[in-house]
Amino acid sequence: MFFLIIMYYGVIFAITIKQIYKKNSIKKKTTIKDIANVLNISAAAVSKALHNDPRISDKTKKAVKQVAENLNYQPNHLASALRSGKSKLVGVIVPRTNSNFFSSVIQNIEQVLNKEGYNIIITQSNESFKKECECIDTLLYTQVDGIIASMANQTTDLSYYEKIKSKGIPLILFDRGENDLNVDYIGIDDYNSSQIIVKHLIEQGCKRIAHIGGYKRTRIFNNRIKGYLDALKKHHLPLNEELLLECDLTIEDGREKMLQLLALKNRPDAVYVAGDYAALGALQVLNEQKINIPNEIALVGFGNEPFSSMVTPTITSIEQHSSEIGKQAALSFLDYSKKETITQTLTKKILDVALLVRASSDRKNS
Amino acid sequence: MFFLIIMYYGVIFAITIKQIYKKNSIKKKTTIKDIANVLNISAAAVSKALHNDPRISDKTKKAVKQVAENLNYQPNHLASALRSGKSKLVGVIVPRTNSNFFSSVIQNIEQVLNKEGYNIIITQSNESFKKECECIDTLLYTQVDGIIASMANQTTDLSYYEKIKSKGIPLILFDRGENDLNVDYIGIDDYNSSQIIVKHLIEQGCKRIAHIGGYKRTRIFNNRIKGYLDALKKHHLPLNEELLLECDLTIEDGREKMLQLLALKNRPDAVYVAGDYAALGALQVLNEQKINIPNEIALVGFGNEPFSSMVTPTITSIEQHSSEIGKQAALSFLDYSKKETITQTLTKKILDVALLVRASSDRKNS
DNA sequence: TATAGTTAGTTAAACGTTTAAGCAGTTTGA
DNA sequence: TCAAACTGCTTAAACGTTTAACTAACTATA
Repeated sequence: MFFLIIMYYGVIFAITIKQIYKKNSIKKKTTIKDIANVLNISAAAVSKALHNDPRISDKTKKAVKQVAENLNYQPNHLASALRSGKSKLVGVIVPRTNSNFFSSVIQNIEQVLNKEGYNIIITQSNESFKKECECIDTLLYTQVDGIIASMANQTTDLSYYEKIKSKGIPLILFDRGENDLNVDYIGIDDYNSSQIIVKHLIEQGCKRIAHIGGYKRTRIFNNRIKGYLDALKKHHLPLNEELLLECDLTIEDGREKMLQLLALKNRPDAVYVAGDYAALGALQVLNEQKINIPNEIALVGFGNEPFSSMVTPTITSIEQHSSEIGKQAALSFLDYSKKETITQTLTKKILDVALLVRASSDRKNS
Repeated sequence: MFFLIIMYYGVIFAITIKQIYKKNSIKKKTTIKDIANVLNISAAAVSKALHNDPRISDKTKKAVKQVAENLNYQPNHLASALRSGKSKLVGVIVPRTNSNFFSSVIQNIEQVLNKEGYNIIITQSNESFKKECECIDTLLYTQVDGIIASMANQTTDLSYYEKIKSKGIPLILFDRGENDLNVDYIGIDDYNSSQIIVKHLIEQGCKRIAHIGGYKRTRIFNNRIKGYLDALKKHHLPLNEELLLECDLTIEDGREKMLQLLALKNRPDAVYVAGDYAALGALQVLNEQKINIPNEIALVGFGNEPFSSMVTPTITSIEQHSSEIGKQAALSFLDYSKKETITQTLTKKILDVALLVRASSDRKNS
């Protein structure tokens, strides 16, 4: 055994301990042929026995399964998928996995699909259109039986998604979905969510409600903006252009846009931010400037990321029921995959949200 | 088109809009045979042309690639993997994806492996031994070329991991790795990390340093405990059994153990928590009880989860350089996969950490 | 000018399954 | 009693590639 320092860059310092050892003598993997040889029957009979085909006797089935067990037989997915034309794999494309929303959706997709014998391949677009195209190519290459995706912010060109459809592979979109594609979609009612938030803020006595939103080109953010504007109208509050801002909804964007709002001659008394990360940025600015939340300015976020209930003050937010979105997306796929008919139903599932009122907008308990 | 209310349970309310439309007439996927037919050459020639085999003329190569493009050819991974015995897929097993640490590791594994033509399949064990075994079976079934894993907390029986090794499939462990398995491992120096933390707290003037740790049976937590104890000894601080607690390091555990520490006749003046989630729980309790952080009790976490810099006060924590861990894990796999020799080197890479001093333990700036 | 070497392919088998079709031998039924 | 039906298999082809081995047609060499 010897020690070896292999690198030193920045703060990272690694020690590698190397040991020479014999590579395992790799046993050739057992196949159905091996099982067939042991029992002196045909490989086809083994295959059928393992699939509980009624045309095989119970006696033979038992024997096959016993031998399979003994030989540590592991079916070869590649071969069966190639032959049957079904890979039993479903591709998932998300902008990123490290948001609670997406990882929760993924977890639930997996749960539902695993029960039906499917496994999932997760790919990340990192909000980049180019990467998203690569993800789609990867998944098509892997011969997935279906794709469940939430589009990258950047994406406007849908030709890659059309490619999926044109190959006859079921495509289900969630959260960020484009209407024009005519595919199954699972999401929430963004328009209505905005209405709920604005109503809540008005009930708290707010009169000048600002909105830090996402870009209009993304449908969900556009809907939130529309809902915000219509709610103001409905409650006879004046619309004010300077109170409506668009950005990418990162923490930094939230800080920047909040500062912009604070610089106004006539400051808002409430800010509805279309994403929790940006809401956090806004909160940091408000805290730094010692502005009382919620009495001076009330704050509402969107998405109920875990940290929204961890920061001080806790941030009122919209819970999107990510687990249900995941479940429904998976169910949509299963629905689709079971049908063999020439016509297919297009399903759009819209789930209701829940407003979680927390300290950042709860004037009555502050 | 018709509207249909499909469910109503709890707060979730979904509307399904159904549309009947014609299923796409599924074009049969193009294969190399189709390309061969167009050009009147053999399928083998097409395959070679696509792989830039030197025995094929540039002219033919160009023609093949052109036709492939025109016919929208997508290679069939199942067939090539089956034939070549290499699936170009690498399995990843993590306890969960919704921690920043793991999702960052995954992202970097993916980045490195994608460049080499590999794709990854992510599976989650949810900290359950049973689920972990299922993950392994799934991955073996999918014929992955290698497995990169971080073990579930629960796991003590290593026979499933032995199964991977016995099939000759490269196995690389990170973060939570068992020494006895004799496989490549990437991790940090937990022992030293504890020493760094204790030293920092002593420099802040702390004299009664408590440790809310993970369970000793998990190697990394055991090492953190050992490091903590040895550091106390080294700085001539008395060891005190009541200041050393073990738990699962959830938020709730953190709350509970912090309350336990506060109930002591002789309270600690610093608490080092072996995980950020538990540290957050501890912080909540301290805030609720209006205990001054860091002057009355200083707090240090572990893992640098994003929220540790978002809460009030911000929590001092250990950055594990997750991106580097991911990169190194991927590189270890690539290293392994390239070698065909009968002997193999066993590599353990230990990365250094960084202590990020924040408000929760920074007495000088408070 | 025979021989070896190179070029640019072709042929056919193989990877491990699944599955349609076939076929003995037995059982059933009118 | 004999056709029909059933039982429990076997045979062989197929899924889409890759690849070892072969070949035909040139080209270079001695």
